[in-house]
Amino acid sequence: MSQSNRKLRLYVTIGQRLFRDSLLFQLLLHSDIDLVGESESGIDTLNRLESAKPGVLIIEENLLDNDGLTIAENALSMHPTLSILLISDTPVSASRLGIYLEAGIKAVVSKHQPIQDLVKTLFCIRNGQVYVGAWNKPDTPSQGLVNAYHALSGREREVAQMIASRTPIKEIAAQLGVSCKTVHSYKDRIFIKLGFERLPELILFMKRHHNGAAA
Amino acid sequence: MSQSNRKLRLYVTIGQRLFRDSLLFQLLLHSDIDLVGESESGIDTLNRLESAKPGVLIIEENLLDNDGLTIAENALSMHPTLSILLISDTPVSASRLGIYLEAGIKAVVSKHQPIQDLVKTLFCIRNGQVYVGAWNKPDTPSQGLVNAYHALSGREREVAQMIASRTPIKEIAAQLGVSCKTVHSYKDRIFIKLGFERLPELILFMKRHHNGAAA
DNA sequence: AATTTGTTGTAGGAATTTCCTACAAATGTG
DNA sequence: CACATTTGTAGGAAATTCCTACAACAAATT
Repeated sequence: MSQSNRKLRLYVTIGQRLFRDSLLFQLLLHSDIDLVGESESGIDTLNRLESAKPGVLIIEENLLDNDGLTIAENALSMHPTLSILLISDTPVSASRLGIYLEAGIKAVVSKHQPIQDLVKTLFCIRNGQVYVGAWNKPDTPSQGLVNAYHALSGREREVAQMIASRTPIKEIAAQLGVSCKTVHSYKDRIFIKLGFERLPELILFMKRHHNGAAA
Repeated sequence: MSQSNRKLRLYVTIGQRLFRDSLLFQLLLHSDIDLVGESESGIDTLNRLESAKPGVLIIEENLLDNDGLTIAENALSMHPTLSILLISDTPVSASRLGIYLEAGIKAVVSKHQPIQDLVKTLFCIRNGQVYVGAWNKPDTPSQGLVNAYHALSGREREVAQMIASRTPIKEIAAQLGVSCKTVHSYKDRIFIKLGFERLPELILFMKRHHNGAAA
């Protein structure tokens, strides 16, 4: 519980701009994330930590100028309360995970995990806890989500499918012979049940797991 | 002009799930993109192209099983009308670009370019044109965007700053002593002028280029 | 079997947001 | 100076989100 009502002050160190951009766009969707800095190099990160004062640092394992572990160690020696999430290129072995945890890193997420894992992990470590969630599952098919689908009722699935294929609400309402309001309610419930916030998540989810009637 | 009113049928081949997810979330925000398939390996892609029938294929230069160029060549030999956008790990040299173009690849975007470049390029090549936009600029500070900032008026900048730091509309209205409607109008205009669609883009933009008064 | 409890199909209200339009005052430009 | 554009301001309509309601049905419990 501690004192967790403050915003998550985040610093992101990722070498490739394209990757950093798309990740940041995702993360900044969450209103309680406050981006206090970003860089593409480890040295740069170390130099700016002092003034940026992040609570969490997301950093890649392999950077151009140095490896993430080294940077992490330096960062921690100066800011022992910093929570660090390391993004590894490959699933980490137990022994390597041990090394990381020993160094004070709070969590490791590999680039082969779904993005939800990263977000979830990020929020888990925000207050200093260590999180070793699904470190050993290389490419889990989105964990609980596949099950979550079964929580949808028949009608909800129909609507989910239509929404995911970008059928306008009006048309869905017309086709089902119900009011727009009703369709909105379905939409709400679907998003709640699946834990999504934005359309792309639903689209991708439906495509990946239940592409029932594609055209 | 040709026949461009159809949706862009997109296939994405990117090895790392985290990267693929975040890119897809971004791309699927555009309502005229229809994701017809995705895979993490080149071979898999080749096998599924036939049934997925994409118009554009985004593929990484370095895949685990094969390199993007080889896959691209195979894909093109079977589907000559396919537009391919290659994502390279590093800025491509002129000579290498030549090789790619010769092979029939329509565009190359490096991982060091901002994500907007990728999106822009994607829409440029959708109808078969070749696009060699900013291939030689490694880490351009978002091109025209920095200038676009100067298109904002003083008041608009004020509001942009507040919106980017997540001040609620109501509060902005209160602080400026105008109606919420007015603030919404500013918001609209800001987004139009900068060409953004979602809040994260504005947040990132303000942070990167004009972090005037941070707390 | 009867009662309680949870889920589903349906929709209304309020607040917020988006999109589009308007319009007078300020500014710029030929 | 006269015409064109931008800026500050806001209203209307439609869409969306968030929250609440409620009857019908299913499932579980006594």
